[in-house]
Amino acid sequence: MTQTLLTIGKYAASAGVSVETVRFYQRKGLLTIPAAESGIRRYGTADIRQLKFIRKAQEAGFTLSEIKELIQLDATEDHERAYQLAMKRLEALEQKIKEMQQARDSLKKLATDCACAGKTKPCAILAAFD
Amino acid sequence: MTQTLLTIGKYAASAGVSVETVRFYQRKGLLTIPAAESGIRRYGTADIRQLKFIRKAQEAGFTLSEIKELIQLDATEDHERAYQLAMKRLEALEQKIKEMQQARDSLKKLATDCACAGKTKPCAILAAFD
DNA sequence: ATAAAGTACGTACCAAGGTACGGAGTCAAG
DNA sequence: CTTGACTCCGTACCTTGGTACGTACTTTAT
Repeated sequence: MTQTLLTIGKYAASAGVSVETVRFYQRKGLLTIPAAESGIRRYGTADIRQLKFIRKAQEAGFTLSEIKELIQLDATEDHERAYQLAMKRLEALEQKIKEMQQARDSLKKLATDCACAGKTKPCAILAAFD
Repeated sequence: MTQTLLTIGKYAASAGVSVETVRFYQRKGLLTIPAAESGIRRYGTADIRQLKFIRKAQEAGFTLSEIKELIQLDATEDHERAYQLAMKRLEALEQKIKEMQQARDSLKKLATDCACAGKTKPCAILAAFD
């Protein structure tokens, strides 16, 4: 069982984040800090898995504090709560998507209304907000 | 020409923002600061129009710094640039919407995969990120 | 005329998710 | 055995869009 033992630089690189980001996650309690032998910490497969978990959960739209909770649930195996969190995040995502679609539609309408050939005096884009 | 001359409180309320927000916009250069007579500033129809412009542009997804630029364009009547800004914002919106839809879909899949009755040992939501 | 309400201004603080910096220690290569 | 690259740690700073607070002044209502 020869573990992959990386220094923080390689470790961060393995997940495509910066060293500072790793340290930030550690401070936030999202990553456990391995014990150091003579001052330099080494990171193994479990650490890599955990860091990748964070990144993937982030891609799925979870905030860092939600991810922190998910990690804790992972330990206690509280499925119910994990499901709740996922649903809550899902709703928030749906809501945000709707808002952005509205913003997009109103902007699109403006752009076509304008048909800004540069001729007409009052620009629709600018005028539309008046 | 009896102008509507509001104090900052009524002015802010007329656009549904707080006094602090008005002052924040002033500091950011998004709102011009009217001259004060004996220490108290008064806000007229032009100011109201400008504040409402900001809010509407914000709803359309523009950032405050983009709005600042739009306001300046409003003065110079640079249609071209306004159109560019609108298009740039539109693209950014489309992009963001796509990302969020992906996040939503992957999360949705997780939630159904899980069907978390609390029975199966490894919770799909938690496992999926591993 | 005096108290309450509102205003002006500067400054500090908030969430989120990091980024940057400086000093001290450590490790590997030449 | 020294130089350079890397690490550890704390702290400060960044962006975006505001919010909150304290002090001094003015205006309004009673």
